[in-house]
Amino acid sequence: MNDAAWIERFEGLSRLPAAIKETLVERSQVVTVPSGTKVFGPGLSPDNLLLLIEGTVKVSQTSESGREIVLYRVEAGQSCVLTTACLLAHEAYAAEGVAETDVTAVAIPRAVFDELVATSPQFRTFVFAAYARRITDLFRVIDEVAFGKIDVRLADRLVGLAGASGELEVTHQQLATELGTAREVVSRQLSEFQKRGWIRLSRGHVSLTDAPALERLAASA
Amino acid sequence: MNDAAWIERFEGLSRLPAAIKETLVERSQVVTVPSGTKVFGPGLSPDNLLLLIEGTVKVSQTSESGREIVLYRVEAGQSCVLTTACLLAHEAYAAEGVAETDVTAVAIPRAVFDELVATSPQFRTFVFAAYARRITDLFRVIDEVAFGKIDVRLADRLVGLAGASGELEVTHQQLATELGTAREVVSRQLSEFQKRGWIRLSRGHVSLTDAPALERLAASA
DNA sequence: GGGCGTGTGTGACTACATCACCGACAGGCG
DNA sequence: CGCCTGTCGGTGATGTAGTCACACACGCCC
Repeated sequence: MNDAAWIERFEGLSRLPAAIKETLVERSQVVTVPSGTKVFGPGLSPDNLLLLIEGTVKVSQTSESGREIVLYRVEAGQSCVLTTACLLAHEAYAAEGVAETDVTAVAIPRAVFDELVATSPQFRTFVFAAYARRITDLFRVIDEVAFGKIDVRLADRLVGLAGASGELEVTHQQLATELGTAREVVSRQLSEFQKRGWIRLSRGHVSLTDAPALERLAASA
Repeated sequence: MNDAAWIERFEGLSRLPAAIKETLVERSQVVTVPSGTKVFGPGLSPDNLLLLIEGTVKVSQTSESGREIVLYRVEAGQSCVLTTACLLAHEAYAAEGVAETDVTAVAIPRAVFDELVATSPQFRTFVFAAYARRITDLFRVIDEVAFGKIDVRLADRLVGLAGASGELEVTHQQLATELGTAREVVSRQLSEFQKRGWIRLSRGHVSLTDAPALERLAASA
């Protein structure tokens, strides 16, 4: 079988010189973890850089008070780079990453990561580009939390989380966590959306019946 | 004169091998910019990594709606690393950096930065440690904005911004920007602090008269 | 002294968060 | 089957923060 196939799925890695690709393929491992696994977090510092081949990892932060907010998601074709700073700087993150689906990923050991950063300009570009992306994600979160209205933010999440099917299995509490707000707020807002005929609610389930309307609201930042 | 003296002020750089230090000193420039200068921002992407020798740079973000929030400060002995991701990835940040005081800094050109990342493990550690630090700063901001009470946050800022003198020259609007909130909220909260005898207010000026009380409030996160 | 720009104070209102509940539903089990 | 239990969702009351629309105060410059 072709172990090297995964590398082509990463924009930014596919253009690496063949020799580097070989190093990468030889010295890294493909791992799979089931949905719900804690990939990293306080007290679980990763020894590897993960490149996701399949599935998504949800990265969230829990405050002292126990409330939680989703920071960003790592999707297939992306990497958990922010952990590398911790990885190399030996600092602990407050954030934690949980596999949201079954996940297949490539694990690049710390030493290999370090070596590749040293030897390959393209790999460096890949790493820093990934950083730039995550950091702008964080900036967006700050902006939304500080200045965004929740009806807009909620509509945005609903559209973002629902597949093309327009169906999603989430509790109100989970949606509240997405936005870093309280369940009651989400419940009331969902009722409002339902009253407008944009969604249909049932226990642990939301159906988008008028996605365009939600998108319009989401866009009216 | 000893151009290399600055390098010893950066924990993490002082331990670089002599040869690397020389490269750094030879190929970078010491620059000074006056207070108020926009160091980087939308439409002003930096070509250099800045290491601050003297002064502070305030990094803030302005939302579409025109509201602003301070993300973090770069102090003497620290570097503007987050811009390097942009620097190498050629991505534009939404954030902007403004010199808060007259600033003296070392400007390391992109090419030199890249080269040092490639050749020096210590420099890599320095860079990634700086990243880790900034990112945890951002996590803290998100946590505070999402879950923090403003009285606590305001008390924290007052203590943080005031020197040992306990005097600071700021308008209520500037404090509001620090926290990403509205001026009125700050004005009312300051009045409250004054009523409790913790501070004294005058136009464009705040005196901390009971810093310990503010610290206690700030700590009751 | 009369304008003028900036900074601050205030009241009324809306939005969101918090608190304290209660009822509704599903799954397991006697 | 009916009961128990844990999770999920609905609701009202209350508190805190953000918004809007002003009015006033101070300092500065003619």
